[in-house]
Amino acid sequence: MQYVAYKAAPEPAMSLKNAILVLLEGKPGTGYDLAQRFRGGIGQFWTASHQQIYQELKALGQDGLVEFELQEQASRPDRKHYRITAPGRAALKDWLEAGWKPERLNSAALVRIYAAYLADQGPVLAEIERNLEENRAKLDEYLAQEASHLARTGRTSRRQALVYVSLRFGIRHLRNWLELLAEVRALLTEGRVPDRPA
Amino acid sequence: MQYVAYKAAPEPAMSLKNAILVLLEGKPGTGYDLAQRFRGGIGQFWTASHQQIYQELKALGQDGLVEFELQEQASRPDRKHYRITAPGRAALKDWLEAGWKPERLNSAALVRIYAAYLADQGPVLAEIERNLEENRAKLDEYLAQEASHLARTGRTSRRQALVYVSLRFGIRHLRNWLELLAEVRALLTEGRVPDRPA
DNA sequence: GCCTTATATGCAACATATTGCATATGATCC
DNA sequence: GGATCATATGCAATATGTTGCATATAAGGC
Repeated sequence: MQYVAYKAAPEPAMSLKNAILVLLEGKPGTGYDLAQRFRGGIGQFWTASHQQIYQELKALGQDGLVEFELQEQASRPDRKHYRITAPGRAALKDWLEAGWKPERLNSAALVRIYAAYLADQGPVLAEIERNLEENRAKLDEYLAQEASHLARTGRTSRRQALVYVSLRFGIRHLRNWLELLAEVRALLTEGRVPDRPA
Repeated sequence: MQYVAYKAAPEPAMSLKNAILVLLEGKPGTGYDLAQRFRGGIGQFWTASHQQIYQELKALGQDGLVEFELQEQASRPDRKHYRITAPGRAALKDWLEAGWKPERLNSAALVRIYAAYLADQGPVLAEIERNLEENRAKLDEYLAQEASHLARTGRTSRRQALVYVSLRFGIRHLRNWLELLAEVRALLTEGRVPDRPA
């Protein structure tokens, strides 16, 4: 007789399913609504196309973690108004308390930068400029959100505090990208290499 | 008759295929070798299991972008020694010069933190501690690499410079994580919320 | 009038990633 | 003596994500 060591339940990641549960926990809504909401807030950390959202809502429904009410509309398509169920809340809580798997950064842009010495500078520099612009614009948005948080008076709920701390991560993340892009640009155009530790 | 606007070639991302080409461009090797190399350097930005690497090598071979030489070994399994081909280099160059698609951060850990107000603190704090440890250790590694880069004398090649600038990004990225984790811990244990901009 | 955007949901094909399993030998750990 | 690790490659099933397309109405821009 052999004793086999305990093997942690493998369980798939299910991040999108649970990100959806988080959103529905905050406020019920349609798949369409969720797609919108995935552009701000939690969308910093997880995004999804509407196609994927509809699929996952269907799967979540089959598992009884969400339920919907069909709302017929005259001059617009009918809507399915979803809300989280009690088992849904329990499943979400379990997922939130589960162990974190190692994360992968997986950025194609970083691979391209890392190997830029194998490419012509022109197109690479063009992408760098474009991304500098984009990231600067996004940073401004985040900074405005931060300002409006800091301007708020009165007690901050745990939820608000976590949202704010996450926002700070996003702000620093964008700044990190901007710094990288500036350094790569300086390197490609002027051959300048940073000589002091990051 | 209708004229349809030019539609950019959709082309799938193919990041792993091209990350493999980058590695083979640097030095030929077996799938096993590549799996090892994906742990340092470019592995910061793209990782893959050995199963996936073998699959992609097969696909790359069918497209003629890599080729291999079978090396029979007596007391070890036979090896396929891969190298990049001329068409492979051309394809890699094209990919490196192509436009960057918008990137998704997609971090399950960040989703969990964002929604931590719905969970018991215990397990979340345990994961935070574990990750603080892990990230601190990884940061030390990266800092050692940086030190050895800065200690180097003589001219720095473009390639070395890009690797270094990428490393700097990785260092700042880890510091950003450490700061987030510290802030979340302070929030959950002491209710402390940062009161100054990030 | 035509094109685009917003509202609202969804199928199908394909691409990519994860998990479990299979095979085979030699070395090292306990 | 058995377990684990390193070497070396791979199949199969499942999970997740992307891309293209389909449908239907109303509002607004040119």
